[in-house]
Amino acid sequence: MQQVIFPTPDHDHDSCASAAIAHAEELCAARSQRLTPMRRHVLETLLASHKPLGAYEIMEQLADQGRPAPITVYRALDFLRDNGLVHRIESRNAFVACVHEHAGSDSVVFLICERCGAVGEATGGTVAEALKTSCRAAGFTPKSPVIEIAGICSHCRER
Amino acid sequence: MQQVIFPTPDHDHDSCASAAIAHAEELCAARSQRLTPMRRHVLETLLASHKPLGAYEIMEQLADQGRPAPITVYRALDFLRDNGLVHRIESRNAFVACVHEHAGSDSVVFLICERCGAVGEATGGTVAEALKTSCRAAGFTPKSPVIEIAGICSHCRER
DNA sequence: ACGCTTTTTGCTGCGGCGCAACATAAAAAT
DNA sequence: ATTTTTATGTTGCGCCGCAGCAAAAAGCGT
Repeated sequence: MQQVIFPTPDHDHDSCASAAIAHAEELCAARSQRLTPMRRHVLETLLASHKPLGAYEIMEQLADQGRPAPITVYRALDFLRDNGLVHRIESRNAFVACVHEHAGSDSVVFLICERCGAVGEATGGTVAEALKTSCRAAGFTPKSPVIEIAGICSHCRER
Repeated sequence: MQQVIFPTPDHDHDSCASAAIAHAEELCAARSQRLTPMRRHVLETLLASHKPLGAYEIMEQLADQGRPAPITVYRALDFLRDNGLVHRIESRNAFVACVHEHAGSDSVVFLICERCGAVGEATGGTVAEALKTSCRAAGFTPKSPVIEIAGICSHCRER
């Protein structure tokens, strides 16, 4: 079962963002974790764009409510990542809000458009299987896979 | 066809390194590219360990022959990467010497041992296929895949 | 309501990473 | 030998990421 979510430029962004916030609230409540204003602001900033943002970019977006220090942003990001609400894009030193219901430690493939910068996620499917097979062949026990594909998304390709 | 190369602690490291240097010389000669002393030193430093090294670590290793500036190391790394002799490990901000004959732009899976730090490479195989399938499902045209799996290598596992 | 503990945020500071811009030296080409 | 190209050195700077400590806020028991 394969599922690919790539945010098109014309999708209903407001509802997409508010749904993600709602999900974050539910999840934190269920875990008795606190989605503080700071953490919510950071998450909202990331949700406002489907592009990966650096921690310092997030800082600037939050400048109106009293610019937080870098460490503050990093701590909020740590919290959000621990709870699977945000992913780190290693190849960009940047972060994106997670746009799919996150089932624990299943491996996610990130599709990063070089043109528009949007990041999609592909979950499940044969990639994870193939990786496991590959690792087994080497006697390697995989823990945390990083799979990030730079390329051109369908919408940018048509232009 | 799957091929996995993971450097075991007991492999013949000297011959492995000298073979890689020989390959680099051939390749540069064939392309009329210049494997200068600086570039060779950087490559040798990376070959001396199968672990990913940061640019600044490489600098320190080269301190005896007059410590080069960071930019010098980065330029050598750029050259070596352009010629497929060195890979960048995005999740570590570090670099490793390539240990397999590199056939152009085929996607490589890096296996990074969290215990000993060694990096192996898995080429070809079903992973690339699965990735292509996944991308096609999203209408996404892949360019440069980054696949890095952190885990435990077979040798460390046995201990 | 009060003090106590835990959690979160603010503040200061620092080290690693990566490269731009310009100057110099070395190698190739004519 | 002079010009052109390529590689290296020098200076400097911006981004990334966090440690260590102080202050504030939220939860908790009495």
